[in-house]
Amino acid sequence: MTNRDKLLDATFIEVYKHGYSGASTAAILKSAKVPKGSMYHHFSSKKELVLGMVKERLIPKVRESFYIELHETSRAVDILNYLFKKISKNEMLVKHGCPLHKLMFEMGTLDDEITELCHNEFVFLTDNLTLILDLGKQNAEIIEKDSKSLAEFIIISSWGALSRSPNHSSKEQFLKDTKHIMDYIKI
Amino acid sequence: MTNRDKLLDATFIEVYKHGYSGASTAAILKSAKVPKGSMYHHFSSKKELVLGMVKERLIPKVRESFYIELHETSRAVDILNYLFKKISKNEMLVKHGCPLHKLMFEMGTLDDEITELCHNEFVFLTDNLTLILDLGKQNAEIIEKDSKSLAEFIIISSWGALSRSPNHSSKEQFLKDTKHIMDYIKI
DNA sequence: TCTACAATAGACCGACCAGTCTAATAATAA
DNA sequence: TTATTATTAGACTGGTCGGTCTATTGTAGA
Repeated sequence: MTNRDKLLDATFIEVYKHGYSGASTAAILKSAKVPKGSMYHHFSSKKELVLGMVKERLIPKVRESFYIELHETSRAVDILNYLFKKISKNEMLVKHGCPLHKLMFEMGTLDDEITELCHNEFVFLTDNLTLILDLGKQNAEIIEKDSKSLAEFIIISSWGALSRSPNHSSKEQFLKDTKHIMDYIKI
Repeated sequence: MTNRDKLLDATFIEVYKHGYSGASTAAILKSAKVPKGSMYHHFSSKKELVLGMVKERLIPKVRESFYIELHETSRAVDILNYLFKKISKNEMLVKHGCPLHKLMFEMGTLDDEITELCHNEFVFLTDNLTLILDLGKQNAEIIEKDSKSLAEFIIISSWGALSRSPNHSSKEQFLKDTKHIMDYIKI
């Protein structure tokens, strides 16, 4: 593994744990076992390092949990149940929330570029979910609502459900929350 | 206004804007126009200052938006519509999210005491909302669901709705999100 | 082999961090 | 008045911050 890869991995963990402000370059370098000169060779600043981490680590990871390829034969309700179940099995997500949501929330007041990058991914995820909901409406599985607004609501409320205090969040708790979403959207 | 009060006010703003890690004592002192010795006279550390701010500023402010006294004659649906409307009119909340949610989310990985204090307030708010929903069920205004779970879902998804990127959040957007909640819970 | 550039390595820098210290002043009680 | 305590005031400290600098090493082409 190259030093660049080690840096991106370590940055993901440090920023997820301590936030952007709380993540120090020293801690990232120590955890990655990479010298400082190497980091500033690959990235011009801490911000650029984090931008790279979002593009090459955070977004791919989030898609693993919140994105699913649509097939003509798919059933929308099945897809959603599958996604929620998969998310609920990811202990990291359940305990500490969606890393994209967490970073976007923190950076909202600190940096427009990082915030926008996160927001674009939110749009990508909702666009995908919108297609799934449209399919569900065609199949008469899902209530007749504006699909895009509904998709946004599902993601934003899932993120809310994942952002409870770590000591009081659990797989069961999350599934209870998403049950409300499913009860709402199913016909 | 005493220096202690000035400090708590400034701490609320700085922590809301920059998060706990990003809020420096120097910035707080400058904004409050209070010397350092005065701060460390009233509070033994930055953490104690923030704990005081949560108890004496953040929690009261959050209750203004998310808490409502219950009266026997109240209609649950009216109360919720009123609360959502009031929240939507608070530009600060709509743009930058619920400060309680934001702090709890950040501190989840950093400090148990602050996280717990925030979580306790989440419990307080849900307990209050649970009573309102119970009343709504009695009046046959609201679907038959576990009131506590429903109350938690309403608050957590409202917080999610408020935690969108500031450049893409608006009063209208928030009301669209909460419309889904209302459509779900109303009979 | 020589050349040129990419990457590694870490000492070093000024700025800023939370927190300490001592001194001065205001308020209160005897 | 005097003694005592609460509060204000800010200079100062050791450590950490993001970032710079120079030197060295690895690597690929001529």
